[in-house]
Amino acid sequence: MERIHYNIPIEATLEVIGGKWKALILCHLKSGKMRFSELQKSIPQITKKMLTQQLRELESDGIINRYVYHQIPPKVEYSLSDTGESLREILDKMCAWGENRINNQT
Amino acid sequence: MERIHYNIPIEATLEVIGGKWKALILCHLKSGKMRFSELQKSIPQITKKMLTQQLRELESDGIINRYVYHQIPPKVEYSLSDTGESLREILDKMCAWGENRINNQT
DNA sequence: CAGGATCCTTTCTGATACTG
DNA sequence: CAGTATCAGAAAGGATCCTG
Repeated sequence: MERIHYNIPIEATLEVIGGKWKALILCHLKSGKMRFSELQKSIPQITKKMLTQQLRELESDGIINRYVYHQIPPKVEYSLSDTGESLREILDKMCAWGENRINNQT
Repeated sequence: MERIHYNIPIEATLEVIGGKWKALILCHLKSGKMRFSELQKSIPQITKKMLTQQLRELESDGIINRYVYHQIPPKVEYSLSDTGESLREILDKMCAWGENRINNQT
């Protein structure tokens, strides 16, 4: 296994939650498990393809869990893993900061 | 002035510090003002062009200040603005999380 | 419902050369 | 030193169609 070198630790964080969608997805999952279609509704700008892709990456980075109910029609639920939970504080603060910025806009 | 609508406040945050470079740049500026060339040295993967572009955007979003010393050769210093300072907690936590992740890697 | 596959467009990034 | 300008390639994103 190759050990990646980072000049500064935030790079390791950005590798996991960086990009256009990941923090947003995680922010929605903060409130509990969600189905694929619920995520889609909550983030109308994202396409299925992108959502699938981002969820796969988050899963393989160990940030979220994926539960598949083997039924027809299929049902898949996503939720924060323990590692994902450890991001909660950051996500909360990012949300709070954004809220503040929106309200203080002139 | 158009008021942008966000489905969830973190979008406003991501608009400002999202992307590949911005959080990283801000993380470096946490420790104090830096010159353009110092930033370049600290973030060797970024090109001049990208650095310039990202700094311009951060400036126009009111996150950083840009001081130009009118001398030859030129000298330009960047630092967190007050608004930028309000991101410090988030940046610190992102760094801490990354550090943790690096150390807990098997 | 939750996707996978394909094709296509757009945006982002980087390399290089040049400038006040 | 701190940029700009130009060009080309890579990556991201979207539309559409298909499937268990």
